[in-house]
Amino acid sequence: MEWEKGEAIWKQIGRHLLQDITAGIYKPGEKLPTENELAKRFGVNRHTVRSAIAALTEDNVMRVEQGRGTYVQETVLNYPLASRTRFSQIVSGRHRLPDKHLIESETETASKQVAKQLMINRDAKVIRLESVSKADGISLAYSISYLPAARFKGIEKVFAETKSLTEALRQFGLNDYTRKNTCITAQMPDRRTAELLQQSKNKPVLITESTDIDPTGKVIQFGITRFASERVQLFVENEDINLLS
Amino acid sequence: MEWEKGEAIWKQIGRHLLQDITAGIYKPGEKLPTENELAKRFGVNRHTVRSAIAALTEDNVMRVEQGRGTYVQETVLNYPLASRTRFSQIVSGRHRLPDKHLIESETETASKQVAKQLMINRDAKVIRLESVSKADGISLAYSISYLPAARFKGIEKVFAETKSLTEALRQFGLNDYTRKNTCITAQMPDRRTAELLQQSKNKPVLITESTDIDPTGKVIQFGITRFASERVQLFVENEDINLLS
DNA sequence: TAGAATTTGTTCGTATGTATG
DNA sequence: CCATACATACGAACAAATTCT
Repeated sequence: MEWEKGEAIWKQIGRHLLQDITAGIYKPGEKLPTENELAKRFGVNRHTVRSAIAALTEDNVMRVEQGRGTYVQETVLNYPLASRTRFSQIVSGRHRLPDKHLIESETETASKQVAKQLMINRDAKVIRLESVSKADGISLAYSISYLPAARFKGIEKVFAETKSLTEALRQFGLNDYTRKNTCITAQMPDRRTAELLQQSKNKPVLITESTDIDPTGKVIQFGITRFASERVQLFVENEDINLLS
Repeated sequence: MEWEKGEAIWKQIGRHLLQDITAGIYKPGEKLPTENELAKRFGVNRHTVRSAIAALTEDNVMRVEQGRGTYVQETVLNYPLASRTRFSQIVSGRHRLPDKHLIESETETASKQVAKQLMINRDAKVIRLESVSKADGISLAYSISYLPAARFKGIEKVFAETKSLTEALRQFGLNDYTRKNTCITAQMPDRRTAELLQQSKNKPVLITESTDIDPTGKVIQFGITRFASERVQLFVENEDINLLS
């Protein structure tokens, strides 16, 4: 490797690595060669490579994990927690191909928690829908939805076909619904969740618990969604009521 | 142990355990005796104890971890992500004693990320404030705040005294400020973070990145806060614009 | 589960080139 | 020309985290 004079070697190395990434030689999430390997390949000291990596890390192009290696940063999906968040719109807005696949559905009696959230009786029936949301074939979220069976009997079939909760609800005469609130926690994934999200068992999942209401204010859905924390970040925009005061 | 007739024994055991917890015999986060131990103590079969535990788990009073044991569920603090969230108000509203302790402060040149968030030049100076928020002596959050040094020179001294960012800002003539947006991710804690949060290294932290603005819309603070995910959950209330339509 | 090997993180020291006054 | 400061580059050793055997 030969270096241009007048520009720091680490900057040239950084540009070289960036080109390799944009060219797809190193893909998002993939491991880069070790620092020693890169140093040997470029014929420079390890420190020099580290300078280049540090700059690219600062630019959020790559990510370094001690003891593991250096990885190409996955482009995270920014998931807004607004009142009308729709999965398919968010993903396709990023020019990515959305897919929400139903993996399980069951009609069962409501647990205490579900009954409370849906504001129905403890012994009422609910439909449980489990689905995995993907973008470009990469798992982003694993959702469990509960809907009152009395109102939405058979919705699992429509959901399985349309692969969209919004569309399924529309076919039940519900043209609009909004998010009422969202509660956010973080946990380590169990085995099943890690598998469904195609995620390391050592990385946490972001969990949201949320309820949706129809235009009359009636609760229509309670959902628990587990997001792959490597690939999704949640976003809250606080509307500026301040301008009025 | 003697049992009342007419009520299931597991319910009586459940009430007994609940009383022990509220009486403080078992404290939040503590490990309960093993199921076998409890069964012997109550003079019943292990399955009977398990029924009681299952009910209390459903009520979110305790939590069972396979292979580990049964633990008293930590009472989680519900942290609203509204535009005027103030730590001290949230905690004292729960009748808990808030404390926000400054652990480090430094004036430094802005990193690329900080400069972008604060909308200042890359070479401008910023004040970095690191603090740990506690309630009743229990760590809840570890925050790093960046403020433009040009506007808030010396604010670290005021903050150290008043232990409140709101109050410190007020002394700089800023009577009101609001949260603009919040970005939420989850990560495993590094050693320092785990220590500051008095948290297991194997449990994730909830991370929020947020910016605050003054009434004129100028960015005054960029903050990264790490919450102990065992003890805090975030909460978003979606105001119902729907009623208008 | 214990230890070796791998990989990144940190801190020394040394040397060179460049800009500034 | 000199003194100083700063960024760059290399080398060696050790610490810390992770993975593999």
